[in-house]
Order: sequence, then structure tokens, then C-alpha cells
Amino acid sequence: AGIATQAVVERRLLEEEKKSRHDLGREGLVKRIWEWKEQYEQRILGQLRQLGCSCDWRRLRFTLDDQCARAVRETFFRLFQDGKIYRGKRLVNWDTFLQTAVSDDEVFKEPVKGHFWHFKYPVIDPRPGEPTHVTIATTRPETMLGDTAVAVHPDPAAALDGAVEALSRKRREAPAKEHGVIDVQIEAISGRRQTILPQLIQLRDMAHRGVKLRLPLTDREIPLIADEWAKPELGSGAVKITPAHDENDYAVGQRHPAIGAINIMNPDGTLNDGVPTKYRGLKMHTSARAAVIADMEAAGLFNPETDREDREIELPHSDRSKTPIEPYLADQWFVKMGALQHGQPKGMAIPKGYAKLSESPDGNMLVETPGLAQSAMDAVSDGRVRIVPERYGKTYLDWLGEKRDWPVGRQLWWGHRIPVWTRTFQNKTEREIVWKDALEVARQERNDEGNGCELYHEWNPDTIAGIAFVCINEGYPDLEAKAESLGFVREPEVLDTWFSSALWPHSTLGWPDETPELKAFYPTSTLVTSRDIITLWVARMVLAGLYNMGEVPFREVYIHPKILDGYGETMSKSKGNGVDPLDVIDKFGADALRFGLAYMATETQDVRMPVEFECPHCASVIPQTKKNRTLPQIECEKCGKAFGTQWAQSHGSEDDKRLPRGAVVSERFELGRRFCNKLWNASRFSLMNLEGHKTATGGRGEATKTATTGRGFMLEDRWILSRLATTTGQVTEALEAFRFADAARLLYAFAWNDFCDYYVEMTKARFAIPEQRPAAQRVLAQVLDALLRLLHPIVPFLTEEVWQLLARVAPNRGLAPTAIKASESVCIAAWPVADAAAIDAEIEAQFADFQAVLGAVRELRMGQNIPPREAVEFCVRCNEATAELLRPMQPYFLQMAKATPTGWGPRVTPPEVAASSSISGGRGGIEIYLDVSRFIDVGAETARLAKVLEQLRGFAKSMEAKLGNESFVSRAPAEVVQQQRDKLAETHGQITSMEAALAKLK
RNA sequence: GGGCGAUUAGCUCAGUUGGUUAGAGCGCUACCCUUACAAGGUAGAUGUCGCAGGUUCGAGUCCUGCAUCGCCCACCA
Repeated sequence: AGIATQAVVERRLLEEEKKSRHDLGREGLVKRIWEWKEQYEQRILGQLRQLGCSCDWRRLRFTLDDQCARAVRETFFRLFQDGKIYRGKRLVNWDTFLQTAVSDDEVFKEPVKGHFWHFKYPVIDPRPGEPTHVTIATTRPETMLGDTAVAVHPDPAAALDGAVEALSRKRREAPAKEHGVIDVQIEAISGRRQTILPQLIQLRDMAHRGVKLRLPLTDREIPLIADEWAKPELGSGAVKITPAHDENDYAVGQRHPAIGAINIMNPDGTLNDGVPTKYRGLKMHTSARAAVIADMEAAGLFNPETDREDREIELPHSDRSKTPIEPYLADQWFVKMGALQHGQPKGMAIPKGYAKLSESPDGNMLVETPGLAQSAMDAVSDGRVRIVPERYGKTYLDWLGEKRDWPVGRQLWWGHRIPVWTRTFQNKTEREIVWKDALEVARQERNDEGNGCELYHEWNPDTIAGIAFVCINEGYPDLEAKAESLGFVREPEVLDTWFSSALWPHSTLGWPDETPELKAFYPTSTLVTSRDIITLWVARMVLAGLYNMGEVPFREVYIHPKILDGYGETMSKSKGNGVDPLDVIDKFGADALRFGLAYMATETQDVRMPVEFECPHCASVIPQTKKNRTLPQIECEKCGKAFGTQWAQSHGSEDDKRLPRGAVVSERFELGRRFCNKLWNASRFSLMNLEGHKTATGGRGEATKTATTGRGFMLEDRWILSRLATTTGQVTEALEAFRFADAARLLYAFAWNDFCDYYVEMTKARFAIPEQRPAAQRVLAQVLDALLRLLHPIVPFLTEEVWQLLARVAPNRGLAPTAIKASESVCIAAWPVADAAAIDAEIEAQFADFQAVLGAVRELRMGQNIPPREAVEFCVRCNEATAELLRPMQPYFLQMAKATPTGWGPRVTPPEVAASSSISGGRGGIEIYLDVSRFIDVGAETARLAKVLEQLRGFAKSMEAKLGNESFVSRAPAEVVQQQRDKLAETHGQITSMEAALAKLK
């Protein structure tokens, strides 16, 4: 509902119907915007649904619907009553053609040929030896009529030195060919120490003395002031200050409030009553400029021969009307962010949160209300609202700490119209009439609660000209009618979008009514948002929530990373580098998109995502570059046909828009797609093999005792259950801490590397053995069940589908002794709880030994180039305990490495012709000997062993060096030293056996 | 101008309180269509952890400076 919305609709209106908003009128335009909004709302909601966002769609709200509008008006009214809303002045970008303020976003700068004009301003009563004139330079001569000061630098010598230093620095970094140009600049500035510095120092001293100048063409005297904005290295070193018509001058005015500001422009760009009569009505940069120049020349203060330079000027233009922008001091509504002081009558209780500042002898008090900004700062400082990652708390606090008042009015038609009616008066008599009428409006209020109407007026103490305000709350149409009948006019402006957005957490729940929803859901738990609106939205929600509800709107704020394009730049429509999620969903699926995003959502970093265009004709992909992303059409390198781009949809011609559009895709989502595919296949396998699944009858001990009979739980069962329990705990922890990437990575590793690569693989052998089948089925169903639940928040569609299928073959889940009927849908299934009893470090270590032996066998096979289909034999030398554990794993070696173990234990005899490997683990090392008598490639094995030995020796050497270092041994913690010693001993053992194997080969 | 972040394999990124010779995915190489999955499996190659100092027995990790890139803010939504 922002400024962009109106701008888009206006642009389309102009393009398609050649109409401006004035042709339609306020109501007509707002109606059009509503239509546009309905259309895009459907599109956005469609995107959310396709993404699988699990929202309570019955509670859909829009910040401009009636319920939110009521909350907005109530809030504005309360703030107005509290004196927290006031009218002030603010410098805006004024479009004199459209007669509206435009945002900075809608301003573009264009170089225009212009001039630098040097004017002389006479000094009033200079002392002997002091200059009689000050020369100023300007590109906008007509603004001199609004000058309120002339500034010189407070320390011109230092400023000159600084400028020289900055240039020297630039010279050092610049390529040699630019040195000449920079040298000239340095020389020019250095030269100024002799030429104008003495005079600048003189002027500075005059400024400190309070010397005034006569502003030519007017009867005004303006002060000479010292301010750092005046750059001694530029122009004459003195600069005219026009606070009402220049941004930088406005800032100077803020630093020197005494100089004031004079607005010399009417909204249509003509000069107003603030200038001498003869200039009134002239156009700022045309007729007024010519008149000022002519008169300055006539006054002898400007010589067109010598005082005019040609110069290229970066002139700001309005993006909408393409006419030059005038900085303009406009009336503006503000919300007070700082503390406010009130008088408080004697005897009245001081409201909570107010501070008593003083008390007069008669007992009346001066109290201070806490400022809105401070209240929101406190909520974060004391932890009522926690921002994650923590560092963003600084952004929030720094911004609020400035306590800058919030300008809430916008020169738009689309939004919540400010509920204030005004009427101006010119003198004391009129003021009395107007105020009497205002009171008349207030009297219309039928109840006495005073929550329907609030009055206020302000005037210039000299002229008694001013304005009266009547603020009317929602639900008092009779007051509105009365106000209008008495000549009060409603403010045309609407409120800043963020004003209504700030109320979101409570306005959507029915506030100001005390609805059951409000009671149930406020404060909410977590806000998830982007860091660029921490100040604009998050801070405002907190302060609005505290103000209206007396309670923070949410407990936690999670700031997510941003997806950037391949160049690390923010995506935007104008850059043409955006990605439509629907493109990604089409090609990769919503689950892959979600998993990919979760996987990328790390805490510290934004995500760089290079994208490609997919040719709609031949499906070949073309990398997106800065060049081709803003072309109206792209020619496919492969098939030669042209296709359209997303950018062309808003910037291209009608022909361009009709071209088939190339989808924007990114291989970053391949990971998610592969993962989902893997999961789907693993699920299919499980479902195929769960026929006859029964929940356990084996009793409580089953899960914690390893069976040797083959009927109960085997090592791998206990291992996968242990891994599942560990993973469940870690994933839960990661999600609770908003570490989504960790959660995704943990689940990826568990599902792929543990579940698919090992557990599922091992069940194949067991399903072939009838007595082993039930236990394997139980564990398989159990692990799949838990995995689906763990993955569901990230991969909702696939998990739900599998869940439904799983319910058919295994309606009841769980291990002994309790089996539970599965929930109807995985999205309402309970979150898995990590079964602490299942976590078994011993089992995991033993299983790691199995994996290491299996890996060694596979590696030896590869080293000898043994064809995968060939069966081989091997034996393992290890201690008896390890042998005991590994022996039952025999079938898996056959299945997973096509290798049959022939012996286990400390006394095995290696085969005559062997390829061997020594691995750590199994408490004392494990040696694997692969019988390669039929395949022996002595050269390959020798080379492999030599390489392994080289690595081991290098490793041993570095450890020996470390242990030989006296200070390491004496200063490092004992366990670290011991760890090194143990490792070294083990490495020496490995070296010995590898050396023996190598010797045997020769 | 102010604030924040990043810099690790060809690419995109992990790397928890400092402690074995730094990891993943993609890409690359070799072999394999093994009955869930070739969108797969097994094995392999690939790094002056941006640069320069410092603290420490020990630094990708902590400190300082520099460089490069990016984001936010600068009375804009």
C-alpha cells in the first residue's frame, strides 16, 4: 500500500489511456488503485500458496481495509489528543508541474549546461581594512531572494590543508596519467593560501563579531556566519544560505536556528509574497532568474563579462513529470518521538511511566511522558524484544536514539487520509470566529467521553494569522459534516504507509476492541523480516504496540539474509535481476526452492545467487549478465530465436512483451531438487518393503540391547536410532535459534549419508531374511516417520505425500512398548522429541569402525582396479572386542563392497598377496588385508602405499616437532598433549604396518 | 559522510568456546545402468583461509592497520 503502488497505477494510466490522475480525480484514481490491488493481491497470495506458506487464510487482512482503517484513525486521534502529533516544516522535492512532493526514489539527476554566477553582497559597516563586499557564487541566482545568511568556514586554513591532503591521497592511488590533473588541482588550492585565505580569516572573524550583510534587491539584512558547509577551496570561499530551497542550506539552518528560513516559492513554482513585489509571480528558474540577474547587474553587483562561468550542473528532475525539482519547505505532519512535558494539576496521580520533573509551590507539577522512541528502545535494551542476529539491535537502537520526529504525511491520494480538518484565520477577530466554530463542532459530540473530536490552533504571535485544526475520530460522521459545513477543510494528505503497518500486530486482531483474538494472540511470538525495514517497520511496530497496547507486539525479531544476484547486488525490478519464485517452482518445485533457501540462510552472510535465463524455445540456459538482464529481448545462442525478459514486462515495448518469456532459473536449487528426489526414492523403497509392518512386541529393552540372534535390534538399528535422536536434538535446537541453514544441513546429512547410504542399504540384506524382517521394518518406519516430521517445515509437499502413503502400510508407528496411530497429516503431527535414551556414543563409535573398514575395502578395490562385479575376500586384524562387533556385519560387506571377510581378530594371517590399509579406530588400530592374488598390480599398490606412507610420515613429523617443543609440552593443557602423544603412537603403528606391507610387495 | 557485513577449492558457501595435516554441494577425473534413486553409486584431484603486523605453546578462528566488494542509513519508501 505504499507510494510505489500509486506510482505504478499512475504510470499505467498515462501509458495506456494518456490520462493523469487529475483527469480521474481523487475518487476515480483510488478506485483504479483498488482494482489493481485486487489483481496483484491474488497474484501475491497465489505465490504464497504455491510456496507452501501455511497461513490461516481466514484471517487475511489488508492495511487499508475497514478494520485496519479504524485502528489507524483511533491511533492518530489518540496521538493528537496526547499532543504527540504536530505540524511543522520539512524540505521536500517539489515537482512544480504536478504540484506534489516526490520521494528521492523518483528523482533523477541529469547534467544540464548552466552557469556559475558570482554576486557581490555589501557588508554593513565594515571596519577599515575589512572587505566592503562578500562575493558568493551560485548556480541558482533567483534563490538569493530567500537567502538568510552567508557562511564562511570556521577554520579555513585547516580546511584548505584537508582538501590538499585528500587530493594527495587520491593522487597516490590514481594511475600515473591522472597525476597531472590532480597536481593542477593541488596547486590551485595551495595557491589559495596566498590569495584568498587572509580574507577568509578576516570574514570568519567578522562572522564571529556578528557582522551583517545587506541582501541586494531586498530590504533585508542577513548575518555572516561560520559553518563548515562553506568550502574555502571552492568558489570565493563564501556561500549563500537559502534554508528553504536547498538541502545543504537547510542543514546549515538546522545548525543555526537563528537565521530562520524564508520560503519564496508558491506550489506552482512562481515566487510568492516572501519576495519584493516586483518579483512576485515570476517563474523560479526562468523569468525570476532573468530579472534577478538583470537587477544585480544594474546595481553594479554583477558583471556579466567577468562574473559568469559556464558550468555543467547535475540538475535533479522529477521522474514523473520530467521537469526540474525545486527543494521546497512544505507543511508537514509529524509524530513526536522524544519525551513530552505536560503540566499536571495538583493532587492528580502521576500516570505510570511518567516522570515528575518539578513541582510548584501550589502543588501543580511538571511531568514528562516517556517518548515513543525511548519506550521502543527500552523494550529491546531490557530484552522484552530480542533481535536475532543480535548485531541488528544496534541498527534499531542507533536509529531510535536520534529521536527524530516522524514525518507522517504523504502527498498522495492512496492511503489513509489524515483525519484533520483545518481552517485558517488572518487576524485576531477571525481567530475568535474560527475557534468558536471549532468548539461548535466539538459540541456535536453526543457523548462526553471526548474521544470523538480534538481541537488545536496555532498562530503567528506578530500577525495573529494562523490555522485551527479539528481532529475527528472514526465513527463521527455528524462531526465531519458539521466541520465541513462550518468551512473546515479536510487535509488532502494521506499517512505514511508505515503508520498503518506499525499497527499490524494489533490492528489485524481487532484493536481497539478487546476481541478474543487480541487476547489470544497478542503479543505475538516472532516477527521475520528483512534488515532494511528494521527502522521503518520493526521500530514503529514496537512503539505503536507499546503506545496502544502497553505491551510489545512480539518477543523475537528474526532478520533473515537477503538473496543477492550473481554480482552481489540487491534484486530490483529496475535492475532487471529479480527472480520470480514461480519460475523456480516450475522448474525445481516448491520443496526444492524452500530447501535451497533454508540451506542458504546462514547467519552472517547474504546469499549470492547467479541466475540464468532459460530459453523458452529450446530450454538451453544463458547466464544472466549486467548487460543482457536489461535487454527488452534476448537472442538464444543455441536456437537463435528471441525471447522476452522479466525486465521487458515493465520496460519493453508492446512487441517485446508479447515474446515468450525466458524463465529465470538458478542452479543453486539443484541441491534441493536432488535432495527431494533422493528422499522420494528412499521413501518409495521404504514403502515397498514395509508390507506386513507391525509395531513392536519386543518390550522396552529392545531398543537399548543389541541382538545377537538377529531377531531383535542389531547394531545398525541402534546406530540409526542414536543418530536420529542426536539429529532430532540438533535440528530442534537450530530451528529454535533461527539457524535454518544448520537445520537444513543436518537433515541433509542425516537423510542422505546416514539413512540412505547406510541404513536403507543395510535393510536390503535383512529383508531377505524372514526373522530379521520385522525389526528392520519397525526401525525403518520409525526413522522415516521422524524424518518426515523433521523435514516438514522445510519440505512440506513431499513429506505430506509420503506421510499419506506411509499411513497405508504402517498406520501405527513407534517402537516398543507403545505404538501410536499416526496423525492424519504430517503438518499437525507432533514435533519429534529427541529420545535421549537412544543416544549411544559407544554404538556410534563402533559403527564408525564398520564404516571405516568398509571404506578401506572399497578403497583397496579401487586401488587395484578390481571390477565392481568381481567378488573378493579380505581379513581384518584388530582386537577381539572390535572383531566381536564387526563379525555380524558380514553380510553387509558382501552387499555394499562385494567383499567377503575371511577372518577377524588379533591372530588373523594376511593372505599371501594382499593390498593393505591401516586405519585408526577400534581402540588400537585396525588393519585390513584384501586378497588380491587374482588381480595383483604391484606397481599400483606400491605407489599407493608410498603415498599413504608419505602422508603418515609428514603427519608424524609435525606431531614430533610439536611434542619436541618445550613450551608446547609445558604450557598446553595436559589432555591436548596426551592426545598428541596417543595420536603419534597410533600413527607410528600405522607406519610400521604399511612399511611391512610395502616390504612384502618387493 | 555514518553504521554493518563479507573476503576459505574453478563456482556458491559451512567452519560452533583458538587445539590433529581446513569441509560440503556443484563442476572436474576414473570406474559402475548393483532389482529406491544415472536427478544415482564408489573412488579421486583441487586451498599461501584477501594483504601486513600483533597476541599465544598453538590463529581460518582473537587484536590492530590496509585493500577490495557489498548492504543499510544520510529529514526516501
